[in-house]
Amino acid sequence: MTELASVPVRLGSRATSAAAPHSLSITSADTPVATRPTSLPTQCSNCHLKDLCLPCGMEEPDLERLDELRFGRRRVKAGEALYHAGERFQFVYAVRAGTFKSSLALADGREQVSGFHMAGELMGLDGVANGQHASGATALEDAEVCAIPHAHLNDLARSSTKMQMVMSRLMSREIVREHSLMMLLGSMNAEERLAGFLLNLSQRLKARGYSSQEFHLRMSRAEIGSYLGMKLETVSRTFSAFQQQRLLEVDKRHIRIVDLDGLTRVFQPQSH
Amino acid sequence: MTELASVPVRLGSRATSAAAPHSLSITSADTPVATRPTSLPTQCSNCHLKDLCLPCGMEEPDLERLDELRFGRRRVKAGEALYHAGERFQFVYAVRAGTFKSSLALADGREQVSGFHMAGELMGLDGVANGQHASGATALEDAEVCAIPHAHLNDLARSSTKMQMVMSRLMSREIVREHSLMMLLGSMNAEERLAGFLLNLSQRLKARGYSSQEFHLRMSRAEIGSYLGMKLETVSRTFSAFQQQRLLEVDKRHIRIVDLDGLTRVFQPQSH
DNA sequence: CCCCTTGTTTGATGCGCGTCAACCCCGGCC
DNA sequence: GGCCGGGGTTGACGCGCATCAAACAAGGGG
Repeated sequence: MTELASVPVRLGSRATSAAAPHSLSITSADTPVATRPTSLPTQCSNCHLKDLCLPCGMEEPDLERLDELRFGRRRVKAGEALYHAGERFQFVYAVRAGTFKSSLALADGREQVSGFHMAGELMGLDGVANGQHASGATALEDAEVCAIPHAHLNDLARSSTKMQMVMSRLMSREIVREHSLMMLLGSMNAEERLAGFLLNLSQRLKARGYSSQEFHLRMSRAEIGSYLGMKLETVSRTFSAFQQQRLLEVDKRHIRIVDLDGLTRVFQPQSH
Repeated sequence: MTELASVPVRLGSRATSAAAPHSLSITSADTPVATRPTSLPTQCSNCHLKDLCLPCGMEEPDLERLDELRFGRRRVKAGEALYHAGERFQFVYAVRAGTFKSSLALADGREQVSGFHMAGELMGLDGVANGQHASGATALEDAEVCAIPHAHLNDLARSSTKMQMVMSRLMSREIVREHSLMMLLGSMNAEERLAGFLLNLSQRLKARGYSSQEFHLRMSRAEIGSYLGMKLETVSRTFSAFQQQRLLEVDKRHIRIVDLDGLTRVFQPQSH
């Protein structure tokens, strides 16, 4: 019912104008928002993100089962928190539009960014462990998410083998993702880290139909630094260094990758 | 059927040939051993590790279901690999005895240790994502594991709500664990890192009934360093510094925590 | 037994990155 | 318009840790 949604309008075009807020819009422009978790029977099988998001890898019979999931959407303005660390865990969130950072706070007040999330990516899976969110999520620009009740997800997984596989695969993927970040933090220098970060971003943007060579960073130097385990000044200096080495063109948050191979070589220095 | 099992017989001997394909068998207790994973119907409900391991948190009705799992054990000698990064993922391993490290290799040959695992802890969950192990596991001392076929685990999860919860919780716990390591790597100095490492070790040993104040390190300085993102010389120096500060007594790999509060304070420096 | 290897400690030195600070740009607001 | 605050860049300087090197202990094999 209400086949609103669907229309994966224009999204593509925006790839260029990296600055444009890919915030609002998206589907149902007409909902009389104001409510928090807007209750639209959103359907995964029609979603334009279905190849990136939860349904990724599912085929028709199972895919339809996914539509049994009833969940709402929620808009989050730039700078607002979607959830906080320590909050009760109830929902897994799928990013529909916009970008998020997830972060945890150290005892002494410092903040550590543990990830950036874009369209089609899931957030909150670290809450399963203890029933409360281990990290918080904050929108870096106006954003929208699907708020999927974790209990429903479990029900569904129980009834569908494929669904169960998908879920555990998603969690495992998160583990692998963190592995590579650990490697980066544990054994790479500033240039390697930033190169790795940019290459990763570039790939993810490409997978979403945006340009992989030219894009707009949604996060500040300080946030990048926190994520990569370095200070914002070092991030800035490393950007400048890359520019001097003709690997990038940088203008504030606008990035153009000039020499992809070169950047890859910085990230993975050949041995011997 | 065929309760032969139990007898944790000798097959230890064979563990040596790490290269051996741990492919075949599992289950069917009657296999004319000589095959790798020895087929003993090990039962979770009787295991002395049941409060730490897979069954953790499960009550009687569900706990019995767990015994439907048929899996073999496998011995691994010190220094041998249980599995390698890139190998096909088939089993989840539970440590019965001994200690393991898991690690991944960088392109240029460097190694990054991503975790240490002791009795009751699971290894290999990062393989679910892509069907192959993302990291390898190596025994730091003679060890024994249960090799649990991942497919069986999935079957069981489908039939038992509780089991499903336990599995996803275990994976989530792994995510959370890596979170805290990321924090450590991303925003702490050498003393904070080593203090955090020791406190973590101390807690886990305590949970297993060992002394939390005095223990023997199973890993080398180099492995600790790799795990914590610092060089072995720095690890050694930091140990010496802690000794001078009367926080520890160190003799090679033998550690005695003299001032637990002090060590905790190093780990979590007060703000302001 | 000696030799060789592996792990550990400790010192000397230097570099990478953190720290502190100045300055610019830009957007928002009175 | 001027003011202000946040984000970014750049320079000067110093500390923390890596690097290189030497020496020692322990264990294993001939």
